[in-house]
Amino acid sequence: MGKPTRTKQLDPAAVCRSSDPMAVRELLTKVGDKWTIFIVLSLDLLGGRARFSELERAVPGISQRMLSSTLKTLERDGMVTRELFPEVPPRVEYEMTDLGRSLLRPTQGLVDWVKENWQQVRDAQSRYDER
Amino acid sequence: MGKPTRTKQLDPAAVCRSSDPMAVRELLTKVGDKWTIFIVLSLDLLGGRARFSELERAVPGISQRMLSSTLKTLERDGMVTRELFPEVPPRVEYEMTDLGRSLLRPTQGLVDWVKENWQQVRDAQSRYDER
DNA sequence: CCCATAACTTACCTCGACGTAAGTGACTGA
DNA sequence: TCAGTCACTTACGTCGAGGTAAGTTATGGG
Repeated sequence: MGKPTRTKQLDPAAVCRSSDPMAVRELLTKVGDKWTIFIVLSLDLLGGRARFSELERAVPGISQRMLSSTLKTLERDGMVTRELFPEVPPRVEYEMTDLGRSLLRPTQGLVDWVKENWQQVRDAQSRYDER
Repeated sequence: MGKPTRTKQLDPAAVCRSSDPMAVRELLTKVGDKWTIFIVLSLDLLGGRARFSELERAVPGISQRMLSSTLKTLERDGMVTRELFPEVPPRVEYEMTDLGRSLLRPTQGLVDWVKENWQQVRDAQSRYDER
C-alpha cells in the first residue's frame, strides 16, 4: 500500500478561477492602498464629479500629495477623468467613468460584508490576543 | 444671485455608507496585501482544508515566512483555524471558517469584475502612457 | 507692490512590508 | 551516528508607500 499522498496538484493559472490571477492581485493592491476607496466613494457621494479641493475636504486627513498621486493613478487606470479649466486660480474637475462606476458594485459588496461581519473579526482578534 | 457655492459638506462618518469607514479600509488593506487572496482562494480550491506544505505548493513563489505570517493573521482574524497534530514530523492543518467562507462571496465579485474589465484598465493605461 | 487662491510638484525622511537565508526541535529510518 | 522530514522562527537587508513641509504658477484685488 502506498502511503496516502494527498498532494493535489494545482494548476497555478487556475488559482482565483481567473485567466489572470496576477490581475486580481494587482486590483486588490490598488484598491487596498491607503486612500483609493475613500476617494472613490467620496467622489460617488459627491455626485460622481468634484473638484480637487472638494475631495480634499471630503476625505479627512489626506494630504495634497497623496490626493494628487492617487487621483493620477485612478486617471491612468481609466477610473476617473480629469478636466482642467484654464482659469486663475485654476479649476480642475474629476469625474467617475463608467468603468469606475462599474467597480462600485463589487466594492459595495465588501462594504456590506464589513457592516455585517466586522464585529466577528474584532471578537476573533480579542479571543486570539488574550491567551 | 449668489454664485454657485457647490460645496456640499460631507459627514465624515457617512463616507462608505458605513458606520465604520475605517473598518472598510482595514479589510481592504488586509485583503490587498501580497499573499492573502492567493492563500484564501487556494485553500478554498483545496476543499477548505489543507496542510502548510500543501499551501506552500499551491501558492507559487511564496516563502515559508510569508505563508506563516499571513496564515497567522488570517487565524487571528477568525478566517481560518489551525489544528496541530502532535506527531513527528509535525502536521498542521488549516481550515476555513464560516466567516472566511462568507468573505469569498464579495471577493468573487471582484474576481469576476477583473475577468470582465481588466482589459479596459490595460487599455486605459496604454492610452495614458503614450502621450 | 504684495498677498491670496487652487492645484499642484518637489525634496526629504521614516517605517513597515516583504525577500533571503539559515537555524530549530523532535523523531524515524538507514 | 547521521541524514531527512515538517512547520515553523529568527536575523538581516531592501525598497517603496506614505508623511511633512515648502515651493510653484498665474492673475486679480487692495
